[in-house]
Amino acid sequence: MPAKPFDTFKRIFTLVSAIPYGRVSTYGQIADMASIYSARIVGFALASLKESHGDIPWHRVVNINGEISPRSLDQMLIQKELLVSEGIKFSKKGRIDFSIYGW
DNA sequence: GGAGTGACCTTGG
DNA sequence: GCCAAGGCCACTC
Repeated sequence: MPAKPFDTFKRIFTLVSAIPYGRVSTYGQIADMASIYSARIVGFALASLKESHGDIPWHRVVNINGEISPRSLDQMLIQKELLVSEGIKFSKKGRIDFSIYGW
């Protein structure tokens, strides 16, 4: 695939931006669609995401368990708040049902 | 150019 | 079903 490392982030951002409203995706799924070799890169890309990229719904990306990655407590709460505001319901254990909300 | 780091995934107990 | 450990690759310093 392209030798430009920057395209990796760009592809990730493009895919994340393509997630429909009220749907969620996983790091692994994003990584697979973006032809990334490791899901960690997706997490790293989102970690590098800045507030200036307000158009990117980073909160719609969760781990394979359907749960929010506890990068920081504040971000986790914000992410959950945003997902709930989009109509996404969490299970009793704080997980998202991918059979319903999966991309 | 090498070492450290990270918002993960998979496997085994 | 849950918890712990290893391995993966790209980015930053």
